[in-house]
Amino acid sequence: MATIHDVAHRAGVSPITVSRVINHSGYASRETRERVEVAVVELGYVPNRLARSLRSKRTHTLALVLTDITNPFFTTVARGVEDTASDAGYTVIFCNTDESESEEKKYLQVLLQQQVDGILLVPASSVSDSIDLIRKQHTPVVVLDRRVPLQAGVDIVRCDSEGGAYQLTRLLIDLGHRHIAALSAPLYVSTSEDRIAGYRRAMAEAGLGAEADQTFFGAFTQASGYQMVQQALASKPRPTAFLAANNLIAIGALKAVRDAGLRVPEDIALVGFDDLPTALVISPFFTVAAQPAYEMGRKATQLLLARLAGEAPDSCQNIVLPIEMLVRQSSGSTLS
Amino acid sequence: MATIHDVAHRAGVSPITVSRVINHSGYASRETRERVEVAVVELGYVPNRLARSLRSKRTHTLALVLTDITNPFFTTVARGVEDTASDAGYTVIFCNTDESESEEKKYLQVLLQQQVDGILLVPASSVSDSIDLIRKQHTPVVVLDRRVPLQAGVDIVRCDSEGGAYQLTRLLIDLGHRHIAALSAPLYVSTSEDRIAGYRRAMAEAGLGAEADQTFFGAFTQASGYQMVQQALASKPRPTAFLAANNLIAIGALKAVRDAGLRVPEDIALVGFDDLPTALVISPFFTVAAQPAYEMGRKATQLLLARLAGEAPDSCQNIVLPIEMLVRQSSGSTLS
DNA sequence: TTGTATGCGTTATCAC
DNA sequence: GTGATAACGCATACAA
Repeated sequence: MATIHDVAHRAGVSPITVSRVINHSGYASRETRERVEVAVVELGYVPNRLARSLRSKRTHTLALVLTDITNPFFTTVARGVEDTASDAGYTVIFCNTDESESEEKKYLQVLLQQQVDGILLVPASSVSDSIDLIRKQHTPVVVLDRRVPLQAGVDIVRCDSEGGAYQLTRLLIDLGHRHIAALSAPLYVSTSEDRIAGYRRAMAEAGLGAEADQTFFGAFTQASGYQMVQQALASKPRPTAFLAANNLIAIGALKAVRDAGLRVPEDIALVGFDDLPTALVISPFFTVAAQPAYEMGRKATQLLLARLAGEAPDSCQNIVLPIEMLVRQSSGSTLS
Repeated sequence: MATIHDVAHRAGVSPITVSRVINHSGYASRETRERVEVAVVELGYVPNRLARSLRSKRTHTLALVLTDITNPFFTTVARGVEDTASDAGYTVIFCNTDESESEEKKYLQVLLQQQVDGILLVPASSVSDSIDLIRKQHTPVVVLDRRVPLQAGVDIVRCDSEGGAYQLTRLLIDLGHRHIAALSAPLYVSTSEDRIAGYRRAMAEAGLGAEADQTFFGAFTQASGYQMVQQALASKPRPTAFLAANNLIAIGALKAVRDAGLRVPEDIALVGFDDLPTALVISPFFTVAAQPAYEMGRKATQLLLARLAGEAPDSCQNIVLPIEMLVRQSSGSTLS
């Protein structure tokens, strides 16, 4: 555990000279530089970033707070974040909140104490308490995937959930479906809210008003998708199509439909949000509104790094990335 | 950005007293405690862990260095690690090496500088350079998923790859297969080495010697699995069964088989390592030797934390968790 | 080109 | 019970 003093002593120079050589800052004669470098190697000196950070007020650490890294969408986001951060010399701490606001706050408290330089947050709810917590410490935040109130005054990188849901619903309507059920998570998550809004807009436009609205509010999990479909299949009129608010719900929905002895898409059409990574899929089946997960992680991190460097625009950014409609088998063809 | 001094000033006490109140260490009269607590709230004081860590030499941060968080096996491991670490008050930094030793070393250097308390490492190779690097700083390491030489003197948490591969191969042999190809990653990764060893042991036992051995060395990716199967199908004798060394290879293999106009399991049997998370799968199809990914992450982290607490046994642990054989459709039934 | 003094925010040590 | 002092390891400001 050699310190900069030990190196300085061995090289016969002062600590600050060692610091300059190591950080390539300031001047140092070739001879001095070499003596220092030799001493560094001989002692196996590893600079202590803690001490450096305490002085410089920069930890070169970002935090990624999301709901569940196990969801392939977020896994891919995380990879995008880590790649981008790493290229810029930053390390990334990750935290799973499981959609719990209290967990989220606990994590944020610790992260702020750790003096992370910036935070990427997938907020568990649209309430901006957590954001306020972070802003109080003047720590830059970029919100990922979900909206928070504009007055929170924070950068956001997300996709057009409303538009995507609208397109998916339109697709089903155009295929002849009239009884379309939406399988969603609670409305206090903005992606739920927006996707339901898009669904309802498409339904209303098609003259399928409130009486045709069949929305279920569960959670972003396979189990919840399964349950919601069980309920939906028992309701009247029985839906002929499902819109799943995310990938896991879609998988649960497909299972439930099949377990009920029905086929997708022949008996029931099924569309959803978030494509599964191509590396995990043998033959793509789901018709989805695909969000560019990796790109979202990348863009959000780039924005955060720009903020840290003071290179971002003054006004807070609200970046909405395009959704890609991937029409595959699960939506079926025209309803007979 | 109030400091402990500001709080002390406001509460009319000394900084050290504030420290004691905050950390619930040492004595403080109820009255003093209350005055401090009020001041903390009023000033929105957030303790600086950097400074604390500099003194205490504990950062309460672990690092998880793996090859690719995008692989669902590692995603689940990561979740196990984070859950366990978080429960114990630790945060986790994660890094993707993409099987590159040089990336691995770059990361480790940074992590050591950051003074992480411990490291969980899925080593890119069996060479123990990286381990030596870490040990030099007296930072505890637990190696995950893969072996490293025993003389590295390091804790390991992994599964019985050799045994799993043996069982999978035996299964195929018992089903009547004689031409079984193994689809692997390079031998300098211990899981490859072990799985090939298990495959060869089963083959040899069945009197299928070196001449029957068909091993392909690619990478742990879907693309590589696809390519290896393309090659294998062109070789003579054409294999009637494949053993994939991991989940992604298996998926690529299945794709290649189907693209070649063949069916699994009717024309070709296929077995592999690592189950896909149930949340992602609609109807499980692959016969696999399943490793308890979450449990591996959990156990490894527990061991690491025990080391940090000085509660682990002196000798380095070599924990081998059991593999679960999940026989499903892809292995087919007795060869006709 | 190199060195000295000092401070970052906290806590260990020892004193009162 | 509480406080003064120093130290953790490094880098900034200024001086030489």
